[in-house]
Amino acid sequence: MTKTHHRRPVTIDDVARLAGVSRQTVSRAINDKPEIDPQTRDRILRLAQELGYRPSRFARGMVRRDVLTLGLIIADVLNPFFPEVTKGVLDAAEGLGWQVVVHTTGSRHDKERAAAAAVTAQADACVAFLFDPDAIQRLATSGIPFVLLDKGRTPSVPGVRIDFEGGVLAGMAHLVERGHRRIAMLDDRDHYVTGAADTRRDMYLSYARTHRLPVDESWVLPADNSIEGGAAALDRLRAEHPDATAVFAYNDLIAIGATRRAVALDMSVPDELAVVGFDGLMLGELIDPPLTTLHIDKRRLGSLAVEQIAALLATGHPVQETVVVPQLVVRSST
Amino acid sequence: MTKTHHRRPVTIDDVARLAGVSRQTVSRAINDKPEIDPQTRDRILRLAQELGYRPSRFARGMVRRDVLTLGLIIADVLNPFFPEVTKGVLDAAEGLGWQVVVHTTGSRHDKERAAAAAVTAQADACVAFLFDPDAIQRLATSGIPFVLLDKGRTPSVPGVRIDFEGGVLAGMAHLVERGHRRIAMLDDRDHYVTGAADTRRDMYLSYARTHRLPVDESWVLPADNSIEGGAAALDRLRAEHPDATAVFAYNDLIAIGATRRAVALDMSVPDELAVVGFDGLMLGELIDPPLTTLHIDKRRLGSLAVEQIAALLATGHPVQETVVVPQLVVRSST
DNA sequence: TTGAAAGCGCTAACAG
DNA sequence: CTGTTAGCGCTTTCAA
Repeated sequence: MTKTHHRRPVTIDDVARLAGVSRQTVSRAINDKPEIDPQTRDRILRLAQELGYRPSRFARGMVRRDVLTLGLIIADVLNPFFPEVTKGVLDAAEGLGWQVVVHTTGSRHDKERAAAAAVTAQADACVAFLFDPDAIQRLATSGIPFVLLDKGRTPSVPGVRIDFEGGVLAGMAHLVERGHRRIAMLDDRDHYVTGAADTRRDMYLSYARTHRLPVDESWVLPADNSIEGGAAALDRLRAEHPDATAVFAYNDLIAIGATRRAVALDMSVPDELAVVGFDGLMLGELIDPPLTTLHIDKRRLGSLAVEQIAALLATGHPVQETVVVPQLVVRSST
Repeated sequence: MTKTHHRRPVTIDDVARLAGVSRQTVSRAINDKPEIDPQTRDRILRLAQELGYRPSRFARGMVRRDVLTLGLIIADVLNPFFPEVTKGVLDAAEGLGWQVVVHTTGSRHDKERAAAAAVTAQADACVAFLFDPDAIQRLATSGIPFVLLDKGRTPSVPGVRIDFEGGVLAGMAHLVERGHRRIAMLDDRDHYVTGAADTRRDMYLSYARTHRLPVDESWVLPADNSIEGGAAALDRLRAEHPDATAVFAYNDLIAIGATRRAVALDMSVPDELAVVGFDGLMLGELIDPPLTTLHIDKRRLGSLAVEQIAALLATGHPVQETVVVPQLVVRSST
């Protein structure tokens, strides 16, 4: 029985030598080229199999630049927002024959930088959700096509823009229409802390000012980006602004946490507290009461990003900016 | 302004030439080696940056086998089961400095084969959920470390085993304890159709036989692996076995669909119909009524798989089989 | 501290 | 149909 040495992998030359042919012939067999005798091909293939030969992707990559590797950087696979975007990215990438390497950051700046560095070194293009300016900068200047899906901010980097302005406007208008004035906002802590120019918080504040709502910045409460975070934020809201009648949440996860907490505290939703989310997660339809939200087509977001990469790759210039518009979906939480 | 030709990427030789040094010196600068004059290093680094030089990962890979690429094959990112496993895999992989390429198959055999082929060609190791025997075979004989997470079946491939036998037993016993005898099973259609030796269905049947439950194979209904699938299956169950008092579902998604449909039909859950799921998704806690389920530690599943790969890589031999045991979590659906 | 030579494993292009 | 030659872009010797 032919045992291979454990460490040194089998190369094309090994196969060639043992088959008594040139390495070129082995190459032809492996790559199923027509110009080869079917018999020798079979023989070589069998031998290669037997030896456990696998062509080195590096050596191949050097001579043929065919498979494209796309880096995808997201915050957290457990936040259902990201799997949906990922679905869009993976499907689009698969259609193009690209492979996708996924990195998660937990929204932590150090991990964002690490992911950016890894992608820069190992991928040919990148689609990312990123906060850290250094990480963004690094990718933007790395020379590889790069599309930011930063859910709102629009630096001088190509990306798919989500129309948060329109979304917040629609959500707030909906609440006001329902008679609410004392509307609080539960913001994502990460955005809150970095003081990033987050459109959702800004738009909330600006809407409140324009419409002379009786609220100020103290009505914006930071929440961990999770169901538990939303619940905790609701507790704080009850302590700090017990007279709030409605909540506009950074996203569905936070909204759901707040809703559940409110219900658990025997508050009636929407009568005593109305809640609006943002994202349109499937989750929102399943809970009780079902969540009113601004629905984003997340799969489309992902596939559009890949399309932009493809355009970037083909033309060298970003295509015209694409916008995804959130749709207000009214359910029973308002 | 120095413009690079659009197509031909900048190489280390380009940088060397323009810097007036040997390519070796550039290499030293890029890789931050000590044996280089700090001044020249800075100069080279600046120039490299300016030229947009990025070391080719292929050329690097040829001479240093450092970054390890792990292929992860899952069925569907949108099924919340998989993001959790993925989380475990990504975290463990990150800890080891590995990068992860993700493939999804939608449980379709052709896509499973394609994913297996892609991984074989492009990755150094693989963790996968796979049904198709060819795909499994291909990966198993590919020569790369391979761990199957097939959620139950145990071919002669290393993997983390989920103790489905124990899980089904616990779930069925729980229902019987609650007084149920006419218990139906909502099986995953993919398993059902392929007639794969799926432990859940088999164990259900065997349990029913042993305990002389008044059910037979017609009480196993196929369902699409989704909430809608569970709902549709419940409709069929109502038509075919209206006297069923309990449902044991293939997984939480199907269980949740069945539960919601039952509630929508004004059946009381658990009084008129008790439901047990399998997986322990977060989702199950959020719906009304909260779902009784067999909870699997999915993140652990993922991290254990990576550990097995690491062991395989280090020793060449699979470690002793690892088992993840589902825990019965009783909530209000039973 | 720097450079020259050699080679990683593979395929494209050209001979035969 | 098969073999030879060249070279992909990089790092690792080894010399200077």
